[in-house]
Amino acid sequence: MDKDIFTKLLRERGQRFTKERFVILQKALSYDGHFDPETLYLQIRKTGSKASRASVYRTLSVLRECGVIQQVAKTEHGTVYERTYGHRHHDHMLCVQCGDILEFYSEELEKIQENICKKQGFQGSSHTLEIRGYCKKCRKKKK
Amino acid sequence: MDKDIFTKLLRERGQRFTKERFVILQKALSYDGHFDPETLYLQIRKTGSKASRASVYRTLSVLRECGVIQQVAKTEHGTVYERTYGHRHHDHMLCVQCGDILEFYSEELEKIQENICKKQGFQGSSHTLEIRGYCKKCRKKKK
DNA sequence: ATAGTTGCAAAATATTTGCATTTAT
DNA sequence: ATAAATGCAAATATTTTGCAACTAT
Repeated sequence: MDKDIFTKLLRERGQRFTKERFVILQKALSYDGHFDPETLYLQIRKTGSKASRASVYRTLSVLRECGVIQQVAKTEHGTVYERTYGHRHHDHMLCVQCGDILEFYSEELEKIQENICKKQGFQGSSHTLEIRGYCKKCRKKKK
Repeated sequence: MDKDIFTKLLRERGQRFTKERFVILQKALSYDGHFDPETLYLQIRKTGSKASRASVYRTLSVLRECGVIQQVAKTEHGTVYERTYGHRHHDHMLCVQCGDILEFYSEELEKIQENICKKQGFQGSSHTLEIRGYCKKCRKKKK
């Protein structure tokens, strides 16, 4: 996302463009999959850019409110976010042991949901499906 | 769940029956819907029974491992659990206008999820599906 | 008798907040 | 000029843990 679009998004909400916010935005969008605040913060430090932990947390909230990212889950290792801006819909499997999150998408699943809604006269606009359990690795460890 | 069944469950795991664990079990099962550790703890105190916060956390872990309850989500207010023992599963439709929640169940949906898990080597133990949108009533009002 | 469990208080972890300083507009 | 954002350190909130005392088996 370029600087101008971001500035506009912020303006609409009476907020200001800052270097820190831009750095955080870019890092957040750079993740193809999932990320958490602490990892993002450490990576920003490593690349020499500057932004405090507090700003990371504050900016991630802003980005969520703008619809640029979304909260996927809270785990023992912190909140997991993912980019929504320019990404297509999918669902999640969450390993309750190691906190790993797998993405999946099923056209069939989507279709059935549409049908269920139709039957009930419900106009669905979005959904969240999270399957919890044990991933392949942790499943083996359990035995 | 009665004392004997619970004792047996614990025995199988080399664990002991205690008054504290029983109080916590009963309270956990008393919730029809969702609950969190802190609420459960405070309600136990209020009713005069005794069990420390530490025991609540420790016992909820045990109950989860026994499959009596399951972790539904982590939120800013703590971990949310729900009873699984003797309950049947369903999903939710949430009307974003009036806040109404409709429950539904689809065998088809369950089957497909099982298949998806199998393909990924994931051992699913539970899931949450929330469809958001407009219920019949609010849909009419919109027009 | 002994191995597991409890309660307490301290520690660990993730996140939020107050405030003085800096910065975008 | 001024209203908003920053960084820091302190505060919060939830959960975990070490340990001495207690208790189920």
